[in-house]
Amino acid sequence: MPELPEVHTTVLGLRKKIKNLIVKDIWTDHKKLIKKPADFNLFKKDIRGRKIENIERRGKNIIIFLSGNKVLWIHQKMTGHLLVGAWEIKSTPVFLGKGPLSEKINGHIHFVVLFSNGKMMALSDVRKFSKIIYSDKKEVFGSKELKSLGPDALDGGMNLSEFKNIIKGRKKARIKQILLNQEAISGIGNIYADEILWKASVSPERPANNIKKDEFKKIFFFMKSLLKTSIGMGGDSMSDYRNVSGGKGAYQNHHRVYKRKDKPCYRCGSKIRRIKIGGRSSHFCPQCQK
DNA sequence: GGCTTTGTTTTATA
DNA sequence: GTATAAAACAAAGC
Repeated sequence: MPELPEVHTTVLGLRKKIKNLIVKDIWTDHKKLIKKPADFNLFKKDIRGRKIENIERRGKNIIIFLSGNKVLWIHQKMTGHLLVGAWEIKSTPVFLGKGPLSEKINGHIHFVVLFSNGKMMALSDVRKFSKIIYSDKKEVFGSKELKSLGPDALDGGMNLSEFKNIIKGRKKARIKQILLNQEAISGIGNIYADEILWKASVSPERPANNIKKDEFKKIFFFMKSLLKTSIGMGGDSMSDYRNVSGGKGAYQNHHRVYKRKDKPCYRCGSKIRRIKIGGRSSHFCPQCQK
């Protein structure tokens, strides 16, 4: 579940490893991942020879800038993650046959970008929910999805009162759902939403118009600190997430509530409960989260 | 083989 | 139109 800290870690890794490289070719065995352009051969033709100029994060989205104002936009959704390596290629010209790589990195590589220096960036995704779009910079940033993203959870420009206004503007919705709503605040997913609310001692079911001043403060503060802490640990690899070198993050070892149903609360010892909010599993302590 | 999983989009409802 | 909830969708592991 790549959320803000995982996507952030990936972006830092990509900057280190693929910035300034020239695209030589691309490969896929699952064209459904690629939402644009519709024609894979066009995609291939157009991206060949372009240089990776920079990589940025927008919420949970990875934006790779290429020369000539082109952009490769990747959303890893649930189980996607990007790997960078110099694996051996089966055959040249590249990407003939079933898969592009002679050694098996893992069984779930569905998209590969090969660079002129022999390195590769591979998208691994068991569930194949990831989304890839290749288009003009203007079109990508003009898209509804990116334009309607709320301020980044780690946006230094967002102060407490702005945060409060965003939440309060959604009156009746439950706080957990607002934290998960990318149009309100961007970057938070199911794991961090549960963890932030536990830290703040606020129930995930609490309606937005019922949250007190000091609780806003706590949610705001712990949102920032938890996300930063996780970035410092290289993200959360409880599920499929890996960094670009294939290594695990460590945040999964520090969960206070997520996936801890019926285990004792670290604060008060009560049993952690799991309920569904908006169809998502939500973990919380019924005793000390009010 | 039905249930679960998440992030996002789409549809329905008040 | 707005706010919110529910359902749908992507695919595969168990």
